[in-house]
Amino acid sequence: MLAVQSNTRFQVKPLYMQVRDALLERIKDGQWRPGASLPSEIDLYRQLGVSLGTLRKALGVLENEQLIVREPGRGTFVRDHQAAQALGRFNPIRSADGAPLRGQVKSRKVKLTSPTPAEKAALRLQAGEQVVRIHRIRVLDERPFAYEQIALSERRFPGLAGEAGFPDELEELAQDRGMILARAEAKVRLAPASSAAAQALSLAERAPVLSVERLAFDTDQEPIETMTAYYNLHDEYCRLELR
Amino acid sequence: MLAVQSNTRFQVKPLYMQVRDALLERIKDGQWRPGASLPSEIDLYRQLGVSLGTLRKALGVLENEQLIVREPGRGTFVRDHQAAQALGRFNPIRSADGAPLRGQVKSRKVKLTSPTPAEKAALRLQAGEQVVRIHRIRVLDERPFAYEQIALSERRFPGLAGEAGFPDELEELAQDRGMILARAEAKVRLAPASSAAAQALSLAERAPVLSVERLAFDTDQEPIETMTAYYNLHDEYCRLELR
DNA sequence: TAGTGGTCTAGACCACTTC
DNA sequence: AAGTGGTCTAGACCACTAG
Repeated sequence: MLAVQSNTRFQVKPLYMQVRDALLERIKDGQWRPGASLPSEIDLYRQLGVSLGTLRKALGVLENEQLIVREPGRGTFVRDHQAAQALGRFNPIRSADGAPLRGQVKSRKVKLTSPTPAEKAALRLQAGEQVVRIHRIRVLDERPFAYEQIALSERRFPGLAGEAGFPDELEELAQDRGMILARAEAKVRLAPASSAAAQALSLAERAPVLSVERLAFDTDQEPIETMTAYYNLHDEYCRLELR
Repeated sequence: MLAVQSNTRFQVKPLYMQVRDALLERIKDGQWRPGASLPSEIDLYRQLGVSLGTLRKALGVLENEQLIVREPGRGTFVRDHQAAQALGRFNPIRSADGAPLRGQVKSRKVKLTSPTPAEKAALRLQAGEQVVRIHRIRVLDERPFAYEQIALSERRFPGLAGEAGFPDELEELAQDRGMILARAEAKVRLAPASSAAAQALSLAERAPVLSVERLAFDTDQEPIETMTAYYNLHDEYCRLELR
C-alpha cells in the first residue's frame, strides 16, 4: 500500500507520479534487476493499493523515460542499458551505414584531479571536490579517430580512479554504480585540435577537427559526466535528431 | 460520431488513433486554425461518440506530437508553429547564450531544377519530378555565417519557384501550405567548403567548415525538405539533444 | 459561478504469448 | 487454458481560469 503524501490528494504530486517514483526506487535498489521482469500489472496495483488506471499511467511514464519495456502478452521488463543493442544511445557518432560508431579503445589514462571551472559548474561540484579524469583514444582498424577527455565527480564514483578494468561505455559504468542515465546535451563545433588531441589523432597541431562537448544527466536530472571529444572522421558523421 | 473502421474493434487501428487522425485532419483542413482553441473535451467526445478516456488518449498523442497545447482551466489550442517563440525548432544552431541563431537572410536565389540523386532518394521523388532549389546566405551583423542549399518537391510546393516573398523559415513555409512539420534528422560533418560556399562565406576554397545536412518530415512521415548548410561559426555552435 | 483540463476509480473485453 | 499488457467505457471529484 502506497503512503500517499497528503490527504488532500493533489496538494503534493499526482498519485501516478508517486507510484512512478516508488517503482523507480525499487529499480534503483536493485530489487528488480536490468532485464528482469516486473510483477504483473494486476499484482502491482493490488500491492500498491491504487487503481489499474493509475498504475498503468505510472508505467507509461517510466516507459516514456526508457526505463522499462512493455511486451504485450509477455510482461514488463526493466530496461537493460548494458545490452549490446542498447549501447551507444548517448554517442551521436555514426558510421557511413548509420550504425553507432564505437571503435576500440586503444589508450586510456585515469587520474584524480581538480576540475576546470567549466567542469565544476557543469557537474555542480562543491568547492574542493575532485574529479576522476579520463583521457582516451578510440581507433577504427588501427586509425585513431577520437580523442576523449572525460570528467566524473569523485563523490558519485568513489574509488574509480584506483580501479583498473571499469567499462568504457558510460551506460555500463553508470549502471554498475546504480545510476541510470536519462539524457544528455551536447555542443558540436569545428575547433582547432589541441596539442594533445592533434598528437592522439596523428594530425598537425591546430588542425581543424569536429569537437563534441557532452553533458549527461541522471534520472534525477543530476549531472553525471562531462566529455569533450575531438573527432577525425572520414565517411562517419555526427547524427542529429530534431523534434 | 466517428465511423469506426471495423466492427471487431482492434482489427485495424485503436479507436484513440482513429480519433487522433480525425482531429488532425480537421486541423490540417484549417477547420481549427493555428492558435485557435478546439471545442472542450466534453463537446468533443460527445460529438465523436467515444468515451472521455478515449478522447483524452487521442489528445495526449497530439500533444506529444507537439500539434496541440493543453492549458488547464483555459482549453486546448492548435499549436502555432509560426509564433515567434516557436520558430527555429528545426534549426540546431545556437549563439553563445544558447538562443536559436537565425540572423538575417542577405541573398536568396530560387529556381526550378532537376534533383540530385541524393535529393531524389531523400524526397522520394518520381522520375522526372523537379525540385524548387533555394540558395541562401545568412548574415549576423554583416558577417556571413551560413550558406544554405535547399530542395523542396515541386509537387508539394507548386508554383513556389515563381513566388517572390515566401518566408525563409521552414515552419512558416510549411504552415502556409497546410503542411505540419513533425521531425527532422541531420548529419553534421566537418567538410571542405565548395567554391560556392567559400565565396558566400568569404573563405578560401576548401576551407574547413561545419556542414549540416537536414531532412525534414511531415506528420505523415513524408519528406518535405532537404537542406545542406555550411557554417562559418565563432562562438556559436550546433546543439544536440540525446535521449 | 460556470467551464476547462487533470486525476482517479472500477470493471469489462481484447489480442497475444506461453505452456 | 491461463496469464500478460492494451483498449474502452462510465462516472466522480479536483484545481485552475475567467467573466
